[in-house]
Amino acid sequence: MEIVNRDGPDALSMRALADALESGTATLYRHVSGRPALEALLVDAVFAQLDLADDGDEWRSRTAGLARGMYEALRRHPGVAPLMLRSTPNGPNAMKHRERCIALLQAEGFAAGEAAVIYATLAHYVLGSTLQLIRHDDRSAQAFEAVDPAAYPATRAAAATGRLPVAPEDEFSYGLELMLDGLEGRRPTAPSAVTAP
Amino acid sequence: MEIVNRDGPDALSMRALADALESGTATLYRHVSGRPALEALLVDAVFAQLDLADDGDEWRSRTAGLARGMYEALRRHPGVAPLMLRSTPNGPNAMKHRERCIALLQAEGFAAGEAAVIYATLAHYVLGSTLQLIRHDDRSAQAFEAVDPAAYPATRAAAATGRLPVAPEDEFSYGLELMLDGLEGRRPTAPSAVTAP
DNA sequence: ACCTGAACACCGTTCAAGT
DNA sequence: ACCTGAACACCGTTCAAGT
Repeated sequence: MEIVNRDGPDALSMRALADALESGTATLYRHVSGRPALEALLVDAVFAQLDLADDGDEWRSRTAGLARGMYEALRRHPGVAPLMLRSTPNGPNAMKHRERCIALLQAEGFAAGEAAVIYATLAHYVLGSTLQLIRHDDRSAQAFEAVDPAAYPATRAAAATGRLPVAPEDEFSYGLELMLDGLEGRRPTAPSAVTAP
Repeated sequence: MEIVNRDGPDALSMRALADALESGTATLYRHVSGRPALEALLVDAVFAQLDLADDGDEWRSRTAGLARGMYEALRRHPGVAPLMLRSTPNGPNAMKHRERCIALLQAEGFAAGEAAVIYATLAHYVLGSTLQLIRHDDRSAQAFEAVDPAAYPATRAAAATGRLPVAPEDEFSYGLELMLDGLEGRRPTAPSAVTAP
């Protein structure tokens, strides 16, 4: 994880890891079956950092909090985000996170299947948002300022407001609010278990 | 592009391309500055396939159409999606697509800066949705069926509906509708240029 | 029984040597 | 002037040989 955080996901090689551990590459294969298994361990280590506590707020801030929590965790380890693309995360911590989120949505009154779709949608949205945090060569700010106003008037107008390229956090928050607005309209009325005294 | 579509993005190596062209790797460097430039060409080739025609419908179906068009294009070339992560697409066709979309949103009454944020949000959502189309090892269907019902009741209930793992198209459509619902509430009233006779 | 140097088959990129 | 074989410094993975 230190290597990925410091030098990015491409810098994580079996050789680099072996060197950091003052060992040889062959020795690593005694502890992990190969690079894919190593990457899965890193992914699940990020899920382990997520706070699954129920803040007891109303559903919207709770749902937003879970999505934001995942976003912040991946923001602290941006090099891990690309590793989440290789396979569906299925480590113990990822399983717990999914279970927690789907259970909350079901308790909110969403049908089991729809809860799964909502979780997948939000999780993939968070992932998509964090993936852009490690763009290899972002010189795009200058590129947008230098754009030809005649050929690209709308692009230029947006760049002139200083909002293009779009700041990652702004975009994430904006899209999350859009989705929560959309969910608001789909939310079943008055669900959940009764907490009686 | 044939190599990427047939064998996936990892199969695209300078050697594989040189072989397919019955040439040598060194010769490729006379036509392209390196692998990153080659990847950028593939990305822009996908943007070139997008239909920018104005269907003249109302804003919601037009916006949905543009997003769906990008989704379908990437679905036809799923191996290209991961290549869009390396850098902000800035080829001529990507520039035209962004200009078109931002202009439509501005014509709809959104401020220049907000239009850019909306475009970035939708574009990244589309990308995030297409990225999962080439998961290396999707055995997750069986994995979800075999999940322990005691430990993961909500996950199990969702899997039992046959909706987990979530079908990519279902998830894309669901999230897109959520975002369009959200945009509906933020849309400025009565904008656009006048088309007088 | 546990560990590992050295090899194998790859990769992107470069450059001296060919035509 | 244009092309390219062969090399360089990497990579993930394996296995015979060491202790």
